[in-house]
Amino acid sequence: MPEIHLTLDGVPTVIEAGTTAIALLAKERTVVAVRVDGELRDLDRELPADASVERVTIDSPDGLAILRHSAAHVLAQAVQQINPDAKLGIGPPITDGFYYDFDVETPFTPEQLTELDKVMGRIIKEGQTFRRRVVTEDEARAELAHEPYKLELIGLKSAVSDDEQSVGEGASVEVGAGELTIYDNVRGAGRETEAVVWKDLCRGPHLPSTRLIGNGVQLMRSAAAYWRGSEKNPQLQRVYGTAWPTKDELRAYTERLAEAERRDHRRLGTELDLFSFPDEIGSGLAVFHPRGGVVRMEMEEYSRKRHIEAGYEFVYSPHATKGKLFEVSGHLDWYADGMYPPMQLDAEYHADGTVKREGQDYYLKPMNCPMHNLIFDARGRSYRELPLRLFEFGTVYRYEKSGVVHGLTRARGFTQDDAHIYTTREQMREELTSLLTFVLDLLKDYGLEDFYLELSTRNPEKSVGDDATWEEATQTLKEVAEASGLDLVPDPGGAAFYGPKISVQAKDAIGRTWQMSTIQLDFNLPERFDLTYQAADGSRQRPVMIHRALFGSIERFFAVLLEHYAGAFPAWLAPVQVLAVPVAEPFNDYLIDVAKQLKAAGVRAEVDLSDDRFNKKIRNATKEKVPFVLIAGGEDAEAGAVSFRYRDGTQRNGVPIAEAIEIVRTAIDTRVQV
RNA sequence: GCCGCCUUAGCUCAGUCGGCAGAGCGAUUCACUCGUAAUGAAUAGGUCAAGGGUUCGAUUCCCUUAGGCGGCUCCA
Repeated sequence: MPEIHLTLDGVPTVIEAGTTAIALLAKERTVVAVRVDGELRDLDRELPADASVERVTIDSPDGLAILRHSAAHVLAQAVQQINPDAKLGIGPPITDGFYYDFDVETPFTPEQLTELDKVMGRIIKEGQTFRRRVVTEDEARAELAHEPYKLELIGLKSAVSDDEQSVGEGASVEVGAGELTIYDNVRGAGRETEAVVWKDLCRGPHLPSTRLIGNGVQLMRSAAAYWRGSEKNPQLQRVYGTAWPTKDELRAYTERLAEAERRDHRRLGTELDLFSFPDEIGSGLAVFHPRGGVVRMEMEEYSRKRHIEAGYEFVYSPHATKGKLFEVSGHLDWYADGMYPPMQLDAEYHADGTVKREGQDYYLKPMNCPMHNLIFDARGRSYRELPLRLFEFGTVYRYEKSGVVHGLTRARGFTQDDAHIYTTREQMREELTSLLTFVLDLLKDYGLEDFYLELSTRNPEKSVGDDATWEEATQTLKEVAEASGLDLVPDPGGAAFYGPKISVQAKDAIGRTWQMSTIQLDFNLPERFDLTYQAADGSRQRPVMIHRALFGSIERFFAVLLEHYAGAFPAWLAPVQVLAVPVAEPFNDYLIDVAKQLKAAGVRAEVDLSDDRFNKKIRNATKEKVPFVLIAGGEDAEAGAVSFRYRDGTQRNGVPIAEAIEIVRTAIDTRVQV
């Protein structure tokens, strides 16, 4: 056998021609695939000469994707074993897991998922081999004649190239670029009894054996999903699963899910008596209770203060308006579906049914910008007034489809901390730069630290304005975003209809990312509203508009902070900042006096005067997640002191009252977590 | 909007194979109360989401509507 040269993870290596990766790396059990000249390949393929070969281990991002995709194949095999009539859709890996779509007569039941888990376990234990086979299009069509969705994918592959967007999300794992391949699942490979028990159209690669999937796999749920992601297509039944290299990692993952559930703002909102969604009001419309009201008020007050310092002026506008305003703005052309239907007012009819007086359509406002434009346009504006920064906590109403309403994060009525900045083109770049800094600084004050940016660009089918204008706006935003030094992720087609946007994405305490602030650059609405200002040379000029919301919506930001802090707000936001707990009833008066002094210092302090026993009071205070529990009994009272108990159970005993007030006051003023 | 599941006391949930319903926590009252996560007892609290149908009888079975949950699609 002739020898060939290649590099293995950069190390020059000589092997016999025809050697497979699995032969070369036989002892390295964690290697599940190789990357050959940048392309992922199965281990059982022969290594070519002069190639650059890299190991792909099961715990690497590529390795995990291969594990999960292989698990999806096992799921599909299990489904067809139980129900041979199930037609296959696609089965890609996703974050933390995988899914597979099936066309079945009846949706999966929880019992069936349990059964599928068992069947998958058997397939995994059998140690079936995934065997790659190159086929021609005609061969594939013949073999998969009974799989209509696979045939459609084959057709798409020949029609278009490897274009993820046109094929549908996830579909590229099935067909992909280059050769068309089918993977056979082989039982007893290499033995006389070997048999192909299942096969699927797939680009691969896969694990060498189902055994490597091990016991870190678990089906999670089933749900409907549109074929190839379009509402116009039939719905398939999707089964979601998760898969990890080890059982311990699976356990850690399910624990992460449980932690997210404990932090769910809808649950904490009820537990901590912060807000609710009364059915009587309607879906997606919240009321804030006194405790939630305190948090919200503090959030707003601090924001207000910072905006005043930054040169914003405060305006107010009504919640409803005549339809004409939204014709001018373009909302009725582009977003009527997202608006509450009109209220028809003032129409009068003659007895014969003919119109005596034309009615008026009034709409709840889905956005504040048209109102602010009217404020700008209320009188002539001079270049000396620009940038003019109009700010409002503006409540808007959007008719979200019933299936998407979700607590405070996706509501039908919510309040934006909305500002519209009118600038000259010359000022625009500098304004955007300082705005981005302002936004990030303020988010940090609320306790979020980890950010990246997203640049949403034009969707040609849903936008107004000409190409050159969009290009200039997009380019400007891009440069400002890049200058911030944060990561910038493209979001093609994600822009609003009037202009491109930068959005600030923030990571919370358990690593989830949330879209927070948006900054949108808009040359179009000033045009539609015919907004002008008088320039230094006496000419009339068109201002540029910057739309920005920092929290996005206050309700949503409230929910994000609630989940970020798991309900344990820093003292400045906490509904109750100090709860005083007497060791026994005789010390009630002593603590009432301490609380009075705290209140005089502007601290939200309460005394637990209930007839619960001491330990029960401690327990209640802990469950309420109060930042400072102040305790006093005989020892403290005699010394004119109090004892601190913090949320983590640590204590600081015998603190003089004046010092205790100082400690609490400082924690509030510096907005630190305690 | 689409698919599936769900809706029983303020909260979390049992239960009724069709015969007018239960627990724990919470609330109220009484007694008890001395150092860091649950003192005890009693009491109140429900048209079993709403409407219609089947039935001698419906909280239970069927239909419709409204809410909720998980996805999909959407998210100005």
